[in-house]
Order: sequence, then C-alpha cells, then structure tokens
Amino acid sequence: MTAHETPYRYDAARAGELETRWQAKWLTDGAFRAANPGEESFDATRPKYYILDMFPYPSGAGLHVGHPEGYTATDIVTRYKCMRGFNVLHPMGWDAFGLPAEQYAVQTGVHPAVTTRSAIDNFRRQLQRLGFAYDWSREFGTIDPEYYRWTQWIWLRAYHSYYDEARGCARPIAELNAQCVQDDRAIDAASARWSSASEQQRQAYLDTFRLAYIGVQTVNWCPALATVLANEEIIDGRSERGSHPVYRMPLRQWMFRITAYAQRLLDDLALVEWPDSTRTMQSEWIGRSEGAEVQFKVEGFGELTVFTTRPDTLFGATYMVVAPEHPLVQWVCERAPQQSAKISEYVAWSRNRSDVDRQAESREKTGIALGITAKNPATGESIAIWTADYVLMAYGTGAIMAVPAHDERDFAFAARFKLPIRQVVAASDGSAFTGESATCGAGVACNSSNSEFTLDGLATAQATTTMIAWLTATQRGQRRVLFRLRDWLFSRQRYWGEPFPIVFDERGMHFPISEQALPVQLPQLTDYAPVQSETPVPPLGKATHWVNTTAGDAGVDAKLLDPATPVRRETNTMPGWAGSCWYYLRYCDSKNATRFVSREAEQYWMGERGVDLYIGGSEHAVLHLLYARFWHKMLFDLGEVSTVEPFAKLFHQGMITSFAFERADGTLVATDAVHETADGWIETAVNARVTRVIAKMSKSLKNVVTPDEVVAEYGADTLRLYEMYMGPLADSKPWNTRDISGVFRFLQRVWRLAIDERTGSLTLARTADPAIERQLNRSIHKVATDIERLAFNTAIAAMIELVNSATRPTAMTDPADGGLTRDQMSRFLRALAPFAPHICEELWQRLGEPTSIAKSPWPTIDASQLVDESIALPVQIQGKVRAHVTVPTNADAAQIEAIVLSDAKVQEAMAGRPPKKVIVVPKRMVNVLV
RNA sequence: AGGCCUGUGGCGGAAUUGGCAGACGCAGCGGACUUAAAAUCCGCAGAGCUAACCCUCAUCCGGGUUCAAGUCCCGGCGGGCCUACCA
Repeated sequence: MTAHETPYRYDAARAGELETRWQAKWLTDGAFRAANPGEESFDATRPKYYILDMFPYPSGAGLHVGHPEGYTATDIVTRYKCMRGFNVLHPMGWDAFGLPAEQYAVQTGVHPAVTTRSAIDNFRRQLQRLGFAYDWSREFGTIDPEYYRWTQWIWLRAYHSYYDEARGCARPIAELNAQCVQDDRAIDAASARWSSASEQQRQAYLDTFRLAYIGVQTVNWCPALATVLANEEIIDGRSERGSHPVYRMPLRQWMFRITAYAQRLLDDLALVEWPDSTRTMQSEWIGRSEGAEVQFKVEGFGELTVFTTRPDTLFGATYMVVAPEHPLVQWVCERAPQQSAKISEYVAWSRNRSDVDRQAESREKTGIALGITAKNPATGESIAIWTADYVLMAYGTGAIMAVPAHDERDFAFAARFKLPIRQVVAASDGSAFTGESATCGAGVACNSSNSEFTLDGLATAQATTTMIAWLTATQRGQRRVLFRLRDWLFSRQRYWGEPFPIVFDERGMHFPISEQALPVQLPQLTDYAPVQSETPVPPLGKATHWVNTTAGDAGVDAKLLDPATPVRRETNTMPGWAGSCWYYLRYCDSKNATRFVSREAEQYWMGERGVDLYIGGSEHAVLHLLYARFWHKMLFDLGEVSTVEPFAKLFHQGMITSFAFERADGTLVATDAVHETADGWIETAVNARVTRVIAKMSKSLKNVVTPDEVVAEYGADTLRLYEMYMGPLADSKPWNTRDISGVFRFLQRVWRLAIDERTGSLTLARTADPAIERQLNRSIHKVATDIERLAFNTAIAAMIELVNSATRPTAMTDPADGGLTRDQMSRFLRALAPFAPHICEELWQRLGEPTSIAKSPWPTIDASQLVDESIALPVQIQGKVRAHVTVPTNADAAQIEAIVLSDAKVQEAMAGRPPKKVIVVPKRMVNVLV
C-alpha cells in the first residue's frame, strides 16, 4: 500500500502536528495547574503527591537525550497519580546562577543575564515540546530577584542563629547575646570579659557561633577559575569544573556551620527512602570517627593535643607529627633560629605544592624533624616531633601521635626516616609482627604497661575503653568524636551569583541588611570578568557606586547603625548551590510576595515526609543533597518548615551513554569515521577493524543525540517511549538510534487499531474477544504495578504484547471484526496515556470524549480476569523438566501430586521407578525424585 | 589500595521471594500481499546434534549449599561508580 493509499497513517508529520496542537491546548488551558489549599478549585478530599525533578541548570547547549530520561519518568508517575486521584505537584524551574553561565558570557561578551535568559527559553521550549505535565504557573529561576530575595532571607536567618549544643538545635543569636551579657562571660583566651570587650571583640566572639559566619579559613584557591572552591568541588586536587589545580591559602570568607549538624545529618539518613549507595556516600562524607584526644607535654610550648582512633596503641607512639601549618612549627622557628631555615624551607615547599602535586608524587613521605620532643603520657618517654605534609591541619588537631607498628602511613614514614617502631598489639589472626609492615587490625594489647595500669592481654575494644578511662582520670585526654565534614565555604569571587545582604563599616564590623530591604539586587556590570590575580578579587568590587554606600541606603536597620554611616557592601557572592538548597519549598507557593512559602502551602505539599518522589542523577549524592538537607534542618529548627527531611524518596536515573568505536590499540574513534559491514565495524579511513564500545556522549566522538532531532524524526511520544523502553531507569544504557523504530512501529499499530489509515475513520471491534479482554485486564494491572515500582520498560513490553495480540491480520477484510471494542480502546488508551500522552489524547478525543484523558480516571480492572481456572505446571524428574500437566489453579499439593503421578508422560519419564520424594510448589512446579 | 554496584543470545534487555532462562524490542531469516520493492501482515530464531522430534550443553570462570541456582555462599577474572595520606 502506498503512502497515497494510506493518507491517515501515524507518521512523523502526523505525530508532530497532533503533539504541538495538544501541547498548545494544555498550555492555554493550564491543564496541569495544581491548586493550593485555599484556592477555589482545590479538592481537599484527595491525597497529595509531590514529585520533583532535580533542578536543571540551563546550559547554552540545550537538552541532550539524557535530560528527558528522568523527566519522562516523573511525568509518567505524575500523570498516573493524577488519574489515581491524587493532587499532584509537579513543577519545573531553573538553577541559573553560577560559573558556567558567567564563563560563557565572558567568552562571548554577552551579559550573563541575556545568555541565561535565552538558555532558559530554549530549555523551556524543548521541555514543552516533549509534553511534560508541569505546572508552568509555578516556574521561576534562581536569578529572579523575587526568588533570590528569599535566598538572601534564609541566609540572614542562618546569620542570626547559632547552634545550641545543649538543646541540639538552632536558636536565635540574640538569645546567646543576652546570655553573654548575663554571665559576663570570658570571651577569649586572655579571659577578657564580655562587659569589658570592644564591639569588635563581641562580634568576633558571636561569629564563632553563628550558623552563617565570617572567619579566616584556609580555602581552596583556584587561580584559573579566579575563585575559591568548597571541598566538595574539588576532585583529586583539581577543580570539579575544568580540572584546574587548586592551592590552599588563608582568606576571610563567609562560611556555613554545617558541622554543627553533622550528627543529625548522619542519623537522619535512616529516615529517608534513598538508594543505599547514596546514603553510604553521604555518611562517608560526613565521616564520623570515634576515638580520643590525648595531650602530650612539650617543654616550653605546653600541651600538644592529638586525635586518635586508636588510643589503645598509645604505648606504641614513638614519635609525633604536626602539619606544616601547625602553630608549633612557627613556635619552633621563632625559638630556634639555627633550625628554622630548613624548617621554613620545608613548610614553604609543602604549602606551594598544590594538592595535585602532593598526590602525583606517589605516596613517598616527606618531612623534617623539628628538633624538639614531647613526652608520651603512657610511657613517659621523650619522643621526637616532626612536621610532614601527610598530616593535614584541617583535620582533627593538625597533629598526630605516630604508631608505626600499627598504622601504614606512620610505618612508611618511620621506615623512611629510621624512626623507632614498637609493637603494642598482637594481631588477632595470629600472625606474628615481623617489622616488615604495619598490622592495623584489632588484636590483643601487649608491651602496654606502666606503673599505674596495663592494657596487656586486653582485646582492642577493651584496651581502648581502659585507655580512655585512664586518660580521663589523669586529665591527659578524653573521649572524642570527630567528623571529616568541614564547614561549608559559602563565598565566591564571582559576579553571577546572589549578593550577600551584608555591609561592613570602617572598623570592619559586619551589619545585616534588614529583611524589609531585601532583595539586595545584583548591580548591572558591563565588566564582570573575573580578575586574574594571585589572590582572590571579587568582580563586584568594580561596581564602586554600589559597593560604597551608606547604612541607610543599603537598608541596615537604623537601630544597628546610623543611616549616614559610610559602609562597604560585601562583594563576594553566594555559590551556585545556594539557589538549589530550597527551590523545592518555593514551588509550593512560588508567587508568594510576603513569605518564602506560606505555612499552609508548605504543610500541605511537604506533608509528613517531604517531597514524595525526587528523581535526579547520582552526581549530586553529596553536594546538592547534603546542602539542601542542611538548609532544611536549619529551617526546621527555626520553625519555618514542618518536616525534618526534605526528600522522602530519592531515585537516581542511570546515565544514557552512546556507542563509540575502539581501535586495537585502545584509542577511540568517532562514530562518523566508522562504517558497518557484514562482519563488523571498519574505520573507513584506514580500513581497519574496530570494536563497538560504550562511551559517554561527547562532541569529539560525534555521538551526541539531542531530543530535537529525535522529535523531528519520530515525534515526542516515540522519544518518551524509547527512553523508557531502553532498560531499567536506574541503569546506565547505551543510546541506539536503530532501536527507536521498534517503539515507533508500536505507536503506529496503536493508531492503526483505532483509525483506518485509508479513510481516517474510527475502526473499532463490534464484539469483545474474550482472550483479548483477559489480556487487556492483565496488561493494565501490570502497567499499574510496574509504574509504582518505576519499571517502565516492562510496562511498555506488556502493552506491546497486547497490541500485537489485538492487531488485525491483513487478510481480515472487515476492520470491525478484529481489534479492540470502543470500551477496550478507552481503557487501553488510559493505560498508555502516561507514557505517550499526545497520541492517546488525540485518539481519546476521536472516541468522542469531551475532556482531557489526563483528567480521566485510571481504568478499572476485573479481578476475576487476572486468574485462570487451570494452569500448566512444569514437572521435573530428577530436576529436569520432562513434562507439563494441567491442574486447577487452586489445587492443593496432594491433588497436584495425584495428577502428576497419573500422567502418562510423567510415568514414561519415571520408567517404572517408584517416586522417592515429590516436591510440589503450588502454582509453580513439581519435582519428582526417583 | 579500600568500599559499593555489575557481568544473561549478534545488540538493548526479561525472569515475583531460589521454581520452565532468554518475555518485549532491534538487527537477521522465511512466507503472504505486490509486476517488483517499500510498507503491512503471518511465521522462525541461544549453541550443538538432527529431515524433524528427542537429547546434550548453556546466564564471565572455578568450587559449594539445595529436590531445584541467572538468583544464595566462597574464591578468581572483567566492567562501572565512589573514596583516596581524614590519624
């Protein structure tokens, strides 16, 4: 049949026409608008379901086919839950501040506000072309002043708060201030009292408690990006973005006291339904270690405190190491000039090495002896103190006791510098300590006695508690829990970010902008390029008129500072993560002008446990997901939100990869340089065999696929269906353009079931085929259960099977003879609609339905159709299937056994041998042992 | 180096909780329709042995538990992700 004879076929053009038509209608109708409590159309009798996609960063390149994978999954669940009678919140918006937009702007010379807006418009267009059921009325971007106003407001709430350790939650800093006045407490080491302290001293003291605080920190400075980076943004000593070297330097920066929440962030991982791998990554990032603090006396200096997880090995501590940045190093240099030159040289050398260098130069330990000793509190011996860069200032106390016999790093260092090694633990596996390597596991203490007590004979766990008890009793140390998690560096030397609502006066004291004066708008700058320099210079400093203002103009409360006081604005901006820390809350009530989210909307949509289903990539396992949990917990403590955790259930979609080709030497070849032959792939230019491998999509391999091209060739429904049919949502899967035709043909069959391709008229069966009816019920049941478990690939397979069964053979002359009845078609379309909404909406309308299929109820299932009266059971003889018997579905084991043993084929296979044992698993199988 | 995940036809993948391995799709092969092709429809299709049935082998490799293992356990090998001097 020619195209001329089938003018009403479902092809790319028809798909495109009907898809864009329905998309336009959904948009003008506000078809997926979710009503908030209090609105007229709100239905309080329905349960809520909040389903969220991870906040996209709209890059200039637009969507690639990886983006719609998660979005299609959430869209299917959204449409399904709607049909199941839920009030569904399914919003979309833009995470639009950040480094890439600014870098792109600097490259092109176009202002980031302009490029970001056009990238957003492009993303929105692409998403809308895929027919996603977003409530677009709630859309916003983090760059909208009405949004970042509240980002600044939340930051101020943190600024005005501290962590009350006693109560285990955040409290207003004003309460702490009042206590300081009341106790007239000592606020520094010199025992200066609050009442006699200067304003600067008081502020500095309170800054050591604020949740958002300013302080001098060793930061990760990335000269190539001209900004500092958070620990989390550094991978293998290089910037996560761009892979540039990173150096450490001290800098006065805004920080978040996330460490105050370390224990709760760890504990509450038990409350969420997240992938185990992600929870493990977060808990390892938080890195709780139990151990002890031990004080070592250093003649003239005082106490040198170390942290150790193995206090039981204290008797084996034969030397100590401090980080090059440790104050003791400075102290030694000042006191012993004859050694200081070499020590200073080492310190300078180690400081100038980037983290990359430190790791690149293998694990060869470096260090230098300080020429002083400390007293091991357990043995009373004097042991040497060294400095070495394998000890990090940022962890613990920046000093360690070295137990070379039982720690690999200490052993390597001791071996290199010929330091003494003493065994104090006998390994529990019985292996003798040879001195060839460290034995790090648990065991039984030995060589661990002094005149006061002994650990000898105690297992590691008891030895540890005994040692801690002795340290505590003799005031030489105490139990201590340490976290790997560091406070969160929250300043960036960037233009394209949220300004901090804070100013400094001439004394250097900081003052908050009052809430009423928010937002602090990002000033228009024509030169926003980062300043390349050896030290961080924020580009906002170039906005001199904006920076230099008065307290009154900036919006500082007159009670804090006289309005005429000249002040300087903070010129750092917030990092890209800021906006994504709370966007899910704003969606609940995105147009609210008086609060970041109304209490009513927040309580309704967040409910008991927060967002019901959150889908996004696992690359955010520790960054965004940890930061957002932290903000959420602060807001919870401060009474602003009602749940302890933001995201009840999290799911990571896998990556969509692509094919590339590999030469014999392992190098990769771009897809356009290869052609396929009958017996394999050939690199065209050199006529050599290559093998097909799976690779990430990349421009250089020419294997990037965009939704736009797929939509043009097949339509959005086919793209959605293909992405869901590729395999399990969580798995990484290779894109194979050739496979798309399978799901496209499926949709063509669906169309052909309902529409006569020659005339365009409806073609429905007059009478229902009982076998089809049974299969239809089973398919709908399977689709529903598969959607609930996010197994979309098998749901689609079931629908394909149904459609294949119902498809009319060509020989059938009267179209009304085969296929589905009107009622069957109605039910089938509703099951398919979440996956392929446009074609279903179109056919639904052609069935004569007046309202959108998205608003129709999920089809009901006749439960009696799900079970058969009898089933065929496989019968194994000696564990191998030899026969099948038909038994009543609900037959019990005895009945089944009788039927099986009387079956002719079974008897033949048994060859006259009597059954020794018959194992019957009703509804499954039978195994006869002879 | 350690931790977690993973390995099933030519390819993507199915397989409740240990119960008939390979659903469904792609690619392939055969047939119908057609002057022919495309499209459509109907079949075949893990490997070996067969005319066919049967049978044998088969879920990375080697052991084990079990009436029964793709699934559980132990030991290897390959792929992926995370962490990587955190005391």
